[in-house]
Amino acid sequence: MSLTPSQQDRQERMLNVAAKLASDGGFDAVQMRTVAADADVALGTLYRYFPSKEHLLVSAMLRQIGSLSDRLAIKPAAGLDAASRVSDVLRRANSALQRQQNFTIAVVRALASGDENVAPVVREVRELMGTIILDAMGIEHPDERDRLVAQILQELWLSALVAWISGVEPAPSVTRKLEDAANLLLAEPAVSERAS
Amino acid sequence: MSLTPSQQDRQERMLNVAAKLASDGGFDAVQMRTVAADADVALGTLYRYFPSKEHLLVSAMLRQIGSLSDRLAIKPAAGLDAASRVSDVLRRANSALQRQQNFTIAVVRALASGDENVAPVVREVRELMGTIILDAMGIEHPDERDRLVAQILQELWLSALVAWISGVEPAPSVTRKLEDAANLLLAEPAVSERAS
DNA sequence: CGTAGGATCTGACGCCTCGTCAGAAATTGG
DNA sequence: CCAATTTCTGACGAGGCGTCAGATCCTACG
Repeated sequence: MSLTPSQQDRQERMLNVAAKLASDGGFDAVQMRTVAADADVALGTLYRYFPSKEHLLVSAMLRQIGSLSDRLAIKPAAGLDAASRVSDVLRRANSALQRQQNFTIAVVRALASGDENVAPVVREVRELMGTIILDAMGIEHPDERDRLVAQILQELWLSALVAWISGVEPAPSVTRKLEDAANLLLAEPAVSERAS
Repeated sequence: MSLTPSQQDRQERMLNVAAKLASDGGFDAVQMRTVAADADVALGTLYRYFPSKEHLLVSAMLRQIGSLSDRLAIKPAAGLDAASRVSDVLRRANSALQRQQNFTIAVVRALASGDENVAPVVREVRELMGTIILDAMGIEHPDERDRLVAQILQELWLSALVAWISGVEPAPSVTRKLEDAANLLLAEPAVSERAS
């Protein structure tokens, strides 16, 4: 079930091409035939690895987030308190995406496709991002509330992307709003609190 | 620029048919030709009113939220504190949508299409929902923080819909999570607090 | 080293939809 | 009753997804 090196290679190529095409022209520019051709792979092979276009794009997103996660493992988020660390992480996550609006448009469209076959991959994306945020919060033994906050921030992140690519809000505004939310949710309770 | 009665009628018919078709078979079932035919309208007329399929579906959503808003004006959200009132409103908003999963799938797909021409309508949907939530919070003179909280909840609502239709989470789980978020964000500060 | 079984390639097929437009007919309002 | 819109009829243009059969190539294993 594991992939041989040459298969890993193929998969990489397909994902790279998909990302490249998406960056250039968004969802519609990612044509399965073109992906296959540019990745030097037969159309059938492409479909063997990624059963649908949505699947392919969400996988590309997953890889992107995975790479962010890797980079964070090396160089963790900077900041003295949880709020600023989380803001930092979100900023990093978004800056890459904002530089490639078309890629983001394509991916978000795939994420929101509602195709049940992609659900597992979508779930992976969300969980990974949730973990990244939870890590950035820097809590050793997170309780229920901490997990909830991390999830909320992850949801907000996704929703912010949607708002941005919908043209509802410009990128800077989205970034700022995420920071505000992080501050609100992660405000250092002034030493005494949480004693209910 | 305003619509004659017969035009209002047409528009209603088109939106009704679109909603019906979406409820039955989701995004793909809403075929512009079918909508036109079922609404007893020419294809060209449909496009005159709604420049694209996404536009049509988001408009249908806007109408749905509008109707929720109207109902809330008559019978406001019940609950003693802001958190429970907001939970109530969100529950009401979702129960309708959860009864028509396919409709929601179609609409969310349109909301996340990234088509810049629909942006204005998407913005209307978000703003209306934001207002509804802010109203439910029941604050006479909302300050910046209150507005932010309302916006966050609105974002979470949308994101929850996406999570649900993506099959990432089942409906009850989504509802519960929204309640948790509302409680977290609107927790009655135990009389003394907010004195920083 | 030879071979069986799976992976990949070639090339073509089937199927469906969105959005546009010109010209005729009907509606509306003055 | 006429002029200006709106709507209708009917057809056009353009494109893309996903599938499959049969040939070929690799890889792993005996």
